[in-house]
Amino acid sequence: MAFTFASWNINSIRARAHLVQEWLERNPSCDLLCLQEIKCEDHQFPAVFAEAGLHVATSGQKAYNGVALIGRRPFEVTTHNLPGFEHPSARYIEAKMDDVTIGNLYLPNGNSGGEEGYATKLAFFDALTLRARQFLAEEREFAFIGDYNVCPTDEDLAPNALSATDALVRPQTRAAFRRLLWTGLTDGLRALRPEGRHYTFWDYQAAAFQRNSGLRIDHALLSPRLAQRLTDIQIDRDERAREKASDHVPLIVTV
DNA sequence: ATGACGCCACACTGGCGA
Repeated sequence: MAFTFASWNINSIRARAHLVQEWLERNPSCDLLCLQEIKCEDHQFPAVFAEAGLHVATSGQKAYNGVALIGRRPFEVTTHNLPGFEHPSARYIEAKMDDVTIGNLYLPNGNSGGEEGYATKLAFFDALTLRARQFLAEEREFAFIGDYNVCPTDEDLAPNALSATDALVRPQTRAAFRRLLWTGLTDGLRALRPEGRHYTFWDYQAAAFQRNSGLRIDHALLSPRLAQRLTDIQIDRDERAREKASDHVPLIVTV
């Protein structure tokens, strides 16, 4: 039985609810959509999705961050925050659909707030890595999907798109990503496309999309059993060309 | 190529985050 789930940093759900509605109509096989940067409180999340019979769960806050799940089938929310990550920002929501646990995450960017802001990014990685170890010990079938704000290798960004000191590419950031990956997870995109540049984000500035000056920072990390089931992974690049587009595009995983 | 975007508030412009 095929299961399809997707990640999309939407950069304000209230500004782009229509884009999500249209995307869901064009992608009827997507069972669960994981959104990041909804930029609103729970009660402000657009009602159109629930009204259309979809299942919705949110972990929101005022103005910044915020994550949400939109399902075609019911799911059970297992937590509204990442255990062990004490910072008061809405960056994680996790649910079980059928027998698969999906952790939907929005990792701190790490370029603001000085060294303290960067430390928050590493703290999120530490907590997520602990949760991965716990799930692996339970032999649970799971995926951690979302905006990691990390370009794992030099092949995951356009040449000169970022400075070497940017928090998205710092060696310490990449080491934290590898520590998580090397607990035994699989980077879904690289499992099926081991080479080449495949971006999920293009900055609004400096005509980045037109120049294809992008980054691969949205990732789906899969548990061993889920990785074995992986049949397809797509980056919906066309979404970036739409009017009023988010700066990120959907990443779609089929197992 | 620094030419954008969305949010909020001491609000109609500027600061912040990304």
